[in-house]
Amino acid sequence: MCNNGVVPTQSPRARSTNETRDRILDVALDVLGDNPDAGMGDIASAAGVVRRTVYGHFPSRLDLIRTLTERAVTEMTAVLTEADTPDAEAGATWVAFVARLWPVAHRYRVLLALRRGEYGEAIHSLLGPLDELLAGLVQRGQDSDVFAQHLPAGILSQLAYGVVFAIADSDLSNGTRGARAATITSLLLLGVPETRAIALVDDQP
Amino acid sequence: MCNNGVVPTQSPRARSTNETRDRILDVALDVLGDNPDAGMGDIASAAGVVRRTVYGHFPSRLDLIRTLTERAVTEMTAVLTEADTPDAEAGATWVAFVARLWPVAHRYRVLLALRRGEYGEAIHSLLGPLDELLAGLVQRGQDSDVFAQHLPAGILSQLAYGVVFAIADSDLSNGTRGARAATITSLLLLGVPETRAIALVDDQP
DNA sequence: AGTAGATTGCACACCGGTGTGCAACGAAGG
DNA sequence: CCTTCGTTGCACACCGGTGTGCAATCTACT
Repeated sequence: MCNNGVVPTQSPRARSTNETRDRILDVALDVLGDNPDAGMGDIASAAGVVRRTVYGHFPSRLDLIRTLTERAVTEMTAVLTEADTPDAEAGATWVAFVARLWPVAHRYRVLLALRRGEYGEAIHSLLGPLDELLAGLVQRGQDSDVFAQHLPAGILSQLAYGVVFAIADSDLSNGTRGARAATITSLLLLGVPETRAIALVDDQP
Repeated sequence: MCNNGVVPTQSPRARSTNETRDRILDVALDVLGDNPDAGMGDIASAAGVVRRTVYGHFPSRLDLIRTLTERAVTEMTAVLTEADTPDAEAGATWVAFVARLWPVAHRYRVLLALRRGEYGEAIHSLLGPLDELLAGLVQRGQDSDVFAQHLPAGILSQLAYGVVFAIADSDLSNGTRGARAATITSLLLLGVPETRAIALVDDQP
Protein backbone atom coordinates (compact mmCIF):
# COMPACT_ATOMS: atom_id res chain seq x y z
CA MET A 1 0.00 0.00 0.00
CA CYS A 2 2.10 2.90 -1.25
CA ASN A 3 0.82 6.44 -1.60
CA ASN A 4 2.89 8.24 -4.23
CA GLY A 5 1.24 11.65 -3.77
CA VAL A 6 0.47 14.01 -0.95
CA VAL A 7 -3.24 13.74 -1.66
CA PRO A 8 -4.77 10.64 -0.06
CA THR A 9 -5.10 8.92 -3.43
CA GLN A 10 -7.50 6.06 -2.93
CA SER A 11 -6.67 2.78 -4.61
CA PRO A 12 -8.11 2.52 -8.13
CA ARG A 13 -10.30 -0.23 -6.75
CA ALA A 14 -11.99 2.01 -4.26
CA ARG A 15 -12.16 4.78 -6.82
CA SER A 16 -14.01 2.62 -9.28
CA THR A 17 -16.39 1.63 -6.51
CA ASN A 18 -17.05 5.21 -5.59
CA GLU A 19 -17.60 5.99 -9.24
CA THR A 20 -20.46 3.54 -9.52
CA ARG A 21 -21.85 4.79 -6.26
CA ASP A 22 -21.75 8.38 -7.46
CA ARG A 23 -23.16 7.41 -10.84
CA ILE A 24 -26.08 5.71 -9.13
CA LEU A 25 -26.72 8.85 -7.11
CA ASP A 26 -26.52 11.11 -10.14
CA VAL A 27 -28.75 8.91 -12.23
CA ALA A 28 -31.20 8.47 -9.38
CA LEU A 29 -31.57 12.23 -9.20
CA ASP A 30 -32.36 12.27 -12.89
CA VAL A 31 -34.77 9.36 -12.94
CA LEU A 32 -36.60 10.44 -9.80
CA GLY A 33 -36.74 13.93 -11.23
CA ASP A 34 -38.76 12.60 -14.13
CA ASN A 35 -40.83 10.22 -12.03
CA PRO A 36 -40.65 10.44 -8.23
CA ASP A 37 -42.29 7.02 -8.01
CA ALA A 38 -39.59 5.26 -10.00
CA GLY A 39 -38.42 2.03 -8.38
CA MET A 40 -34.95 0.80 -7.50
CA GLY A 41 -35.05 -1.28 -10.68
CA ASP A 42 -35.58 1.74 -12.89
CA ILE A 43 -32.72 3.57 -11.24
CA ALA A 44 -30.45 0.56 -11.56
CA SER A 45 -31.06 0.05 -15.28
CA ALA A 46 -30.67 3.75 -15.94
CA ALA A 47 -27.29 3.56 -14.19
CA GLY A 48 -26.30 0.55 -16.31
CA VAL A 49 -26.23 -1.69 -13.30
CA VAL A 50 -28.29 -4.48 -11.77
CA ARG A 51 -30.81 -3.83 -9.05
CA ARG A 52 -28.84 -6.00 -6.67
CA THR A 53 -25.83 -3.74 -7.02
CA VAL A 54 -27.79 -0.70 -5.93
CA TYR A 55 -28.74 -2.51 -2.77
CA GLY A 56 -25.05 -3.17 -2.31
CA HIS A 57 -24.43 0.55 -1.95
CA PHE A 58 -27.70 1.58 -0.35
CA PRO A 59 -29.33 -0.97 1.97
CA SER A 60 -32.77 0.49 1.38
CA ARG A 61 -34.62 2.93 -0.79
CA LEU A 62 -34.83 5.27 2.16
CA ASP A 63 -31.04 5.26 2.44
CA LEU A 64 -30.71 6.29 -1.17
CA ILE A 65 -33.17 9.12 -0.83
CA ARG A 66 -31.70 10.25 2.45
CA THR A 67 -28.24 10.41 0.90
CA LEU A 68 -29.64 12.37 -2.02
CA THR A 69 -31.32 14.79 0.35
CA GLU A 70 -28.20 15.19 2.45
CA ARG A 71 -26.30 16.05 -0.70
CA ALA A 72 -28.93 18.62 -1.59
CA VAL A 73 -28.91 20.18 1.86
CA THR A 74 -25.14 20.42 1.84
CA GLU A 75 -24.98 22.08 -1.57
CA MET A 76 -27.86 24.43 -0.93
CA THR A 77 -26.58 25.46 2.47
CA ALA A 78 -23.19 26.18 0.93
CA VAL A 79 -24.87 28.28 -1.74
CA LEU A 80 -26.87 30.18 0.82
CA THR A 81 -24.04 30.95 3.23
CA GLU A 82 -21.90 31.89 0.26
CA ALA A 83 -24.46 34.44 -0.90
CA ASP A 84 -25.31 35.69 2.55
CA THR A 85 -23.53 38.86 3.55
CA PRO A 86 -25.32 39.62 6.82
CA ASP A 87 -24.92 43.37 6.43
CA ALA A 88 -26.19 43.45 2.86
CA GLU A 89 -29.74 44.35 1.95
CA ALA A 90 -32.04 41.32 2.08
CA GLY A 91 -33.27 41.77 -1.49
CA ALA A 92 -29.76 41.75 -2.93
CA THR A 93 -28.87 38.73 -0.85
CA TRP A 94 -31.93 36.91 -2.14
CA VAL A 95 -30.98 37.67 -5.73
CA ALA A 96 -27.47 36.37 -5.21
CA PHE A 97 -28.89 33.31 -3.52
CA VAL A 98 -31.34 32.40 -6.26
CA ALA A 99 -28.72 33.02 -8.95
CA ARG A 100 -26.43 30.43 -7.39
CA LEU A 101 -29.28 28.20 -6.35
CA TRP A 102 -30.77 27.92 -9.81
CA PRO A 103 -28.70 25.07 -11.31
CA VAL A 104 -28.81 23.21 -8.03
CA ALA A 105 -32.57 23.64 -7.76
CA HIS A 106 -32.99 22.17 -11.20
CA ARG A 107 -30.98 19.10 -10.27
CA TYR A 108 -32.83 18.56 -7.04
CA ARG A 109 -36.26 19.50 -8.32
CA VAL A 110 -37.41 16.05 -7.26
CA LEU A 111 -37.32 17.09 -3.60
CA LEU A 112 -40.36 19.26 -4.22
CA ALA A 113 -42.39 16.14 -5.01
CA LEU A 114 -40.61 13.94 -2.49
CA ARG A 115 -41.52 16.09 0.49
CA ARG A 116 -45.03 14.77 0.17
CA GLY A 117 -45.41 11.05 0.23
CA GLU A 118 -43.82 8.15 1.99
CA TYR A 119 -40.49 9.67 2.98
CA GLY A 120 -41.81 13.16 3.51
CA GLU A 121 -41.08 13.10 7.22
CA ALA A 122 -37.45 12.08 6.89
CA ILE A 123 -36.81 14.61 4.14
CA HIS A 124 -38.58 17.34 6.03
CA SER A 125 -36.38 16.86 9.06
CA LEU A 126 -33.24 16.96 6.95
CA LEU A 127 -34.44 20.12 5.24
CA GLY A 128 -35.29 21.69 8.58
CA PRO A 129 -32.02 23.56 9.22
CA LEU A 130 -32.00 24.96 5.70
CA ASP A 131 -35.59 26.09 6.10
CA GLU A 132 -34.63 27.95 9.23
CA LEU A 133 -31.78 29.73 7.50
CA LEU A 134 -34.12 30.85 4.77
CA ALA A 135 -36.79 31.92 7.22
CA GLY A 136 -34.13 33.97 8.99
CA LEU A 137 -33.17 35.73 5.80
CA VAL A 138 -36.79 36.51 4.99
CA GLN A 139 -37.33 37.69 8.54
CA ARG A 140 -34.43 40.12 8.18
CA GLY A 141 -36.00 41.40 5.01
CA GLN A 142 -39.31 41.91 6.74
CA ASP A 143 -37.71 43.67 9.70
CA SER A 144 -36.03 46.15 7.40
CA ASP A 145 -39.27 46.67 5.43
CA VAL A 146 -37.73 45.26 2.26
CA PHE A 147 -40.08 42.30 2.18
CA ALA A 148 -43.83 42.40 2.74
CA GLN A 149 -45.33 41.20 6.03
CA HIS A 150 -48.64 39.76 4.92
CA LEU A 151 -47.41 36.32 5.93
CA PRO A 152 -45.12 35.03 8.70
CA ALA A 153 -41.52 34.60 7.60
CA GLY A 154 -41.69 30.83 7.91
CA ILE A 155 -44.47 30.39 5.40
CA LEU A 156 -43.37 33.18 3.11
CA SER A 157 -39.90 31.73 2.74
CA GLN A 158 -41.37 28.33 1.92
CA LEU A 159 -43.56 29.83 -0.78
CA ALA A 160 -40.72 31.89 -2.19
CA TYR A 161 -38.30 29.07 -2.75
CA GLY A 162 -41.18 26.77 -3.60
CA VAL A 163 -41.82 29.06 -6.54
CA VAL A 164 -38.18 28.86 -7.56
CA PHE A 165 -38.31 25.07 -7.52
CA ALA A 166 -41.62 25.07 -9.36
CA ILE A 167 -40.17 27.15 -12.18
CA ALA A 168 -37.07 24.97 -12.19
CA ASP A 169 -39.44 22.05 -12.70
CA SER A 170 -41.22 23.64 -15.66
CA ASP A 171 -40.31 24.11 -19.29
CA LEU A 172 -37.99 27.01 -18.56
CA SER A 173 -35.82 24.72 -16.48
CA ASN A 174 -32.59 25.45 -18.34
CA GLY A 175 -31.11 28.61 -19.77
CA THR A 176 -30.73 32.03 -18.21
CA ARG A 177 -34.35 32.83 -19.01
CA GLY A 178 -35.60 30.60 -16.25
CA ALA A 179 -33.16 31.91 -13.68
CA ARG A 180 -34.16 35.48 -14.36
CA ALA A 181 -37.86 34.67 -14.33
CA ALA A 182 -37.55 32.69 -11.13
CA THR A 183 -35.66 35.48 -9.40
CA ILE A 184 -38.11 38.18 -10.38
CA THR A 185 -41.13 36.06 -9.53
CA SER A 186 -39.85 35.17 -6.08
CA LEU A 187 -38.97 38.80 -5.42
CA LEU A 188 -42.50 39.86 -6.35
CA LEU A 189 -43.87 37.20 -4.05
CA LEU A 190 -41.69 38.57 -1.27
CA GLY A 191 -43.27 41.97 -1.79
CA VAL A 192 -40.47 43.72 -3.64
CA PRO A 193 -41.91 46.22 -6.18
CA GLU A 194 -41.52 45.15 -9.80
CA THR A 195 -39.22 48.02 -10.86
CA ARG A 196 -36.99 47.46 -7.85
CA ALA A 197 -36.93 43.72 -8.52
CA ILE A 198 -35.81 44.20 -12.10
CA ALA A 199 -33.15 46.67 -11.01
CA LEU A 200 -31.82 44.20 -8.46
CA VAL A 201 -31.66 41.38 -11.00
CA ASP A 202 -29.89 43.47 -13.60
CA ASP A 203 -27.36 44.61 -11.01
CA GLN A 204 -25.91 41.29 -10.00
CA PRO A 205 -24.19 39.55 -12.93
CA MET B 1 -94.22 4.07 -9.31
CA CYS B 2 -96.09 7.21 -8.29
CA ASN B 3 -94.49 10.61 -8.15
CA ASN B 4 -96.45 12.83 -5.76
CA GLY B 5 -94.50 16.01 -6.42
CA VAL B 6 -93.34 17.99 -9.41
CA VAL B 7 -89.75 17.41 -8.38
CA PRO B 8 -88.50 13.98 -9.44
CA THR B 9 -88.53 12.70 -5.87
CA GLN B 10 -86.39 9.62 -5.85
CA SER B 11 -87.50 6.63 -3.85
CA PRO B 12 -86.13 6.56 -0.29
CA ARG B 13 -84.19 3.53 -1.39
CA ALA B 14 -82.29 5.40 -4.04
CA ARG B 15 -81.89 8.36 -1.74
CA SER B 16 -80.21 6.28 0.92
CA THR B 17 -77.94 4.86 -1.74
CA ASN B 18 -76.96 8.28 -2.99
CA GLU B 19 -76.35 9.36 0.58
CA THR B 20 -73.72 6.70 1.13
CA ARG B 21 -72.22 7.48 -2.23
CA ASP B 22 -71.97 11.17 -1.40
CA ARG B 23 -70.67 10.40 2.06
CA ILE B 24 -67.92 8.29 0.56
CA LEU B 25 -66.97 11.12 -1.75
CA ASP B 26 -66.94 13.69 1.03
CA VAL B 27 -64.92 11.50 3.36
CA ALA B 28 -62.54 10.54 0.58
CA LEU B 29 -61.81 14.20 0.03
CA ASP B 30 -61.00 14.53 3.71
CA VAL B 31 -58.90 11.42 4.06
CA LEU B 32 -56.97 11.99 0.86
CA GLY B 33 -56.49 15.58 1.92
CA ASP B 34 -54.61 14.35 4.97
CA ASN B 35 -52.78 11.59 3.13
CA PRO B 36 -52.93 11.46 -0.67
CA ASP B 37 -51.64 7.88 -0.56
CA ALA B 38 -54.51 6.59 1.58
CA GLY B 39 -55.98 3.36 0.29
CA MET B 40 -59.55 2.39 -0.51
CA GLY B 41 -59.64 0.64 2.86
CA ASP B 42 -58.82 3.81 4.77
CA ILE B 43 -61.50 5.73 2.91
CA ALA B 44 -64.04 2.99 3.52
CA SER B 45 -63.49 2.80 7.27
CA ALA B 46 -63.51 6.58 7.56
CA ALA B 47 -66.87 6.54 5.83
CA GLY B 48 -68.17 3.87 8.21
CA VAL B 49 -68.45 1.34 5.45
CA VAL B 50 -66.68 -1.76 4.23
CA ARG B 51 -64.10 -1.64 1.48
CA ARG B 52 -66.27 -3.85 -0.69
CA THR B 53 -69.05 -1.28 -0.58
CA VAL B 54 -66.81 1.44 -1.95
CA TYR B 55 -66.05 -0.75 -4.93
CA GLY B 56 -69.79 -1.12 -5.33
CA HIS B 57 -70.06 2.60 -6.08
CA PHE B 58 -66.69 3.15 -7.76
CA PRO B 59 -65.33 0.24 -9.80
CA SER B 60 -61.76 1.41 -9.32
CA ARG B 61 -59.69 3.88 -7.39
CA LEU B 62 -59.27 5.88 -10.56
CA ASP B 63 -63.05 6.20 -10.87
CA LEU B 64 -63.26 7.63 -7.38
CA ILE B 65 -60.54 10.15 -7.97
CA ARG B 66 -61.90 11.08 -11.37
CA THR B 67 -65.32 11.73 -9.85
CA LEU B 68 -63.72 13.83 -7.15
CA THR B 69 -61.81 15.83 -9.72
CA GLU B 70 -64.89 16.33 -11.89
CA ARG B 71 -66.68 17.69 -8.85
CA ALA B 72 -63.80 20.07 -8.20
CA VAL B 73 -63.65 21.27 -11.78
CA THR B 74 -67.40 21.87 -11.81
CA GLU B 75 -67.36 23.88 -8.59
CA MET B 76 -64.27 25.85 -9.44
CA THR B 77 -65.44 26.65 -12.93
CA ALA B 78 -68.73 27.86 -11.50
CA VAL B 79 -66.85 30.04 -9.03
CA LEU B 80 -64.66 31.47 -11.76
CA THR B 81 -67.42 32.27 -14.27
CA GLU B 82 -69.44 33.73 -11.41
CA ALA B 83 -66.61 36.10 -10.49
CA ASP B 84 -65.65 36.89 -14.04
CA THR B 85 -67.15 40.10 -15.37
CA PRO B 86 -65.30 40.37 -18.69
CA ASP B 87 -65.33 44.17 -18.68
CA ALA B 88 -64.01 44.46 -15.12
CA GLU B 89 -60.38 45.08 -14.28
CA ALA B 90 -58.40 41.85 -14.10
CA GLY B 91 -57.11 42.52 -10.58
CA ALA B 92 -60.60 43.01 -9.17
CA THR B 93 -61.81 39.88 -10.95
CA TRP B 94 -58.94 37.90 -9.47
CA VAL B 95 -59.79 39.12 -5.98
CA ALA B 96 -63.42 38.14 -6.38
CA PHE B 97 -62.32 34.79 -7.75
CA VAL B 98 -59.96 33.92 -4.91
CA ALA B 99 -62.49 35.06 -2.32
CA ARG B 100 -65.05 32.59 -3.61
CA LEU B 101 -62.44 29.98 -4.42
CA TRP B 102 -60.98 29.90 -0.94
CA PRO B 103 -63.32 27.45 0.82
CA VAL B 104 -63.41 25.26 -2.27
CA ALA B 105 -59.65 25.26 -2.56
CA HIS B 106 -59.36 24.12 1.02
CA ARG B 107 -61.70 21.21 0.39
CA TYR B 108 -59.91 20.15 -2.74
CA ARG B 109 -56.38 20.84 -1.53
CA VAL B 110 -55.61 17.20 -2.24
CA LEU B 111 -55.59 17.89 -5.98
CA LEU B 112 -52.35 19.78 -5.54
CA ALA B 113 -50.65 16.57 -4.44
CA LEU B 114 -52.66 14.32 -6.75
CA ARG B 115 -51.54 16.07 -9.92
CA ARG B 116 -48.18 14.45 -9.46
CA GLY B 117 -48.17 10.70 -9.15
CA GLU B 118 -50.06 7.82 -10.60
CA TYR B 119 -53.22 9.56 -11.77
CA GLY B 120 -51.57 12.84 -12.65
CA GLU B 121 -52.30 12.47 -16.32
CA ALA B 122 -56.02 11.86 -15.90
CA ILE B 123 -56.38 14.71 -13.44
CA HIS B 124 -54.34 17.06 -15.56
CA SER B 125 -56.59 16.49 -18.56
CA LEU B 126 -59.71 17.12 -16.49
CA LEU B 127 -58.19 20.30 -15.10
CA GLY B 128 -57.19 21.43 -18.58
CA PRO B 129 -60.26 23.55 -19.41
CA LEU B 130 -60.12 25.30 -16.05
CA ASP B 131 -56.42 26.01 -16.54
CA GLU B 132 -57.21 27.63 -19.86
CA LEU B 133 -59.85 29.86 -18.34
CA LEU B 134 -57.40 31.02 -15.70
CA ALA B 135 -54.65 31.55 -18.24
CA GLY B 136 -57.10 33.66 -20.22
CA LEU B 137 -57.86 35.83 -17.23
CA VAL B 138 -54.18 36.34 -16.49
CA GLN B 139 -53.53 37.08 -20.14
CA ARG B 140 -56.17 39.80 -20.05
CA GLY B 141 -54.48 41.24 -17.01
CA GLN B 142 -51.13 41.25 -18.77
CA ASP B 143 -52.56 42.84 -21.91
CA SER B 144 -53.98 45.70 -19.85
CA ASP B 145 -50.71 46.10 -17.93
CA VAL B 146 -52.35 45.16 -14.65
CA PHE B 147 -50.30 41.99 -14.27
CA ALA B 148 -46.56 41.64 -14.81
CA GLN B 149 -45.21 39.99 -17.93
CA HIS B 150 -42.06 38.35 -16.67
CA LEU B 151 -43.64 34.96 -17.34
CA PRO B 152 -46.04 33.64 -19.98
CA ALA B 153 -49.68 33.69 -18.86
CA GLY B 154 -49.90 29.91 -18.80
CA ILE B 155 -47.16 29.43 -16.23
CA LEU B 156 -47.96 32.55 -14.24
CA SER B 157 -51.57 31.49 -13.75
CA GLN B 158 -50.44 28.05 -12.58
CA LEU B 159 -48.09 29.59 -10.04
CA ALA B 160 -50.70 32.07 -8.85
CA TYR B 161 -53.38 29.57 -8.03
CA GLY B 162 -50.77 27.08 -6.94
CA VAL B 163 -49.88 29.58 -4.23
CA VAL B 164 -53.52 29.85 -3.22
CA PHE B 165 -53.76 26.09 -2.88
CA ALA B 166 -50.47 25.92 -1.03
CA ILE B 167 -51.69 28.41 1.56
CA ALA B 168 -55.01 26.57 1.75
CA ASP B 169 -52.94 23.50 2.58
CA SER B 170 -51.00 25.19 5.37
CA ASP B 171 -51.83 26.09 8.93
CA LEU B 172 -53.86 29.13 7.91
CA SER B 173 -56.27 26.88 6.06
CA ASN B 174 -59.41 28.12 7.80
CA GLY B 175 -60.55 31.53 8.91
CA THR B 176 -60.57 34.80 7.01
CA ARG B 177 -56.88 35.30 7.77
CA GLY B 178 -55.87 32.69 5.24
CA ALA B 179 -58.19 33.99 2.55
CA ARG B 180 -56.82 37.48 2.86
CA ALA B 181 -53.22 36.31 2.93
CA ALA B 182 -53.74 34.04 -0.08
CA THR B 183 -55.35 36.83 -2.07
CA ILE B 184 -52.62 39.35 -1.34
CA THR B 185 -49.85 36.86 -1.96
CA SER B 186 -51.23 35.76 -5.31
CA LEU B 187 -51.72 39.40 -6.34
CA LEU B 188 -48.11 40.18 -5.50
CA LEU B 189 -47.02 37.17 -7.51
CA LEU B 190 -49.07 38.48 -10.43
CA GLY B 191 -47.15 41.73 -10.25
CA VAL B 192 -49.74 43.94 -8.59
CA PRO B 193 -48.06 46.52 -6.30
CA GLU B 194 -48.55 45.87 -2.60
CA THR B 195 -50.54 49.03 -1.83
CA ARG B 196 -52.82 48.42 -4.79
CA ALA B 197 -53.26 44.79 -3.76
CA ILE B 198 -54.32 45.72 -0.25
CA ALA B 199 -56.71 48.31 -1.57
CA LEU B 200 -58.29 45.74 -3.88
CA VAL B 201 -58.71 43.22 -1.09
CA ASP B 202 -60.28 45.73 1.31
CA ASP B 203 -62.66 46.87 -1.40
CA GLN B 204 -64.45 43.62 -2.08
CA PRO B 205 -66.40 42.43 0.99
C1' DA C 1 -1.01 -18.09 -9.11
C1' DG C 2 -3.88 -16.63 -5.62
C1' DT C 3 -6.88 -13.58 -3.12
C1' DA C 4 -10.07 -9.91 -1.99
C1' DG C 5 -13.77 -7.22 -3.37
C1' DA C 6 -17.21 -5.53 -6.55
C1' DT C 7 -20.56 -7.03 -9.62
C1' DT C 8 -23.87 -10.20 -11.57
C1' DG C 9 -27.91 -13.29 -12.13
C1' DC C 10 -30.75 -15.82 -10.26
C1' DA C 11 -33.74 -17.32 -6.56
C1' DC C 12 -37.00 -16.36 -2.95
C1' DA C 13 -40.13 -14.43 0.77
C1' DC C 14 -42.68 -10.62 2.12
C1' DC C 15 -45.78 -6.89 2.01
C1' DG C 16 -49.54 -3.86 0.94
C1' DG C 17 -52.88 -2.36 -2.08
C1' DT C 18 -56.18 -3.55 -5.84
C1' DG C 19 -60.00 -5.68 -7.71
C1' DT C 20 -63.34 -9.78 -7.85
C1' DG C 21 -66.57 -13.56 -6.50
C1' DC C 22 -70.06 -15.18 -3.73
C1' DA C 23 -73.11 -16.36 -0.11
C1' DA C 24 -75.60 -14.22 3.48
C1' DC C 25 -78.11 -10.57 5.87
C1' DG C 26 -81.58 -6.94 6.35
C1' DA C 27 -84.70 -3.48 5.31
C1' DA C 28 -87.77 -1.08 1.87
C1' DG C 29 -91.49 -2.05 -1.47
C1' DG C 30 -94.51 -4.76 -4.41
C1' DC D 1 -95.14 -13.03 1.82
C1' DC D 2 -91.69 -12.56 -1.33
C1' DT D 3 -88.72 -9.83 -4.19
C1' DT D 4 -85.26 -6.38 -4.76
C1' DC D 5 -81.20 -4.23 -3.75
C1' DG D 6 -77.60 -2.19 -0.94
C1' DT D 7 -74.62 -3.84 2.28
C1' DT D 8 -71.58 -7.10 4.60
C1' DG D 9 -67.83 -10.42 5.48
C1' DC D 10 -65.24 -13.41 3.87
C1' DA D 11 -62.22 -15.49 0.43
C1' DC D 12 -59.05 -15.25 -3.27
C1' DA D 13 -55.86 -14.00 -7.17
C1' DC D 14 -52.96 -10.63 -8.89
C1' DC D 15 -49.50 -7.22 -9.11
C1' DG D 16 -45.46 -4.52 -8.33
C1' DG D 17 -42.00 -3.07 -5.44
C1' DT D 18 -38.81 -4.22 -1.57
C1' DG D 19 -35.18 -6.52 0.51
C1' DT D 20 -32.23 -10.86 1.06
C1' DG D 21 -29.33 -15.04 0.07
C1' DC D 22 -25.99 -17.23 -2.49
C1' DA D 23 -23.12 -19.05 -5.91
C1' DA D 24 -20.66 -17.55 -9.98
C1' DT D 25 -17.76 -14.29 -12.35
C1' DC D 26 -14.50 -10.87 -13.36
C1' DT D 27 -10.82 -7.78 -12.29
C1' DA D 28 -7.40 -5.43 -9.78
C1' DC D 29 -3.87 -6.06 -6.52
C1' DT D 30 -0.22 -9.12 -3.99
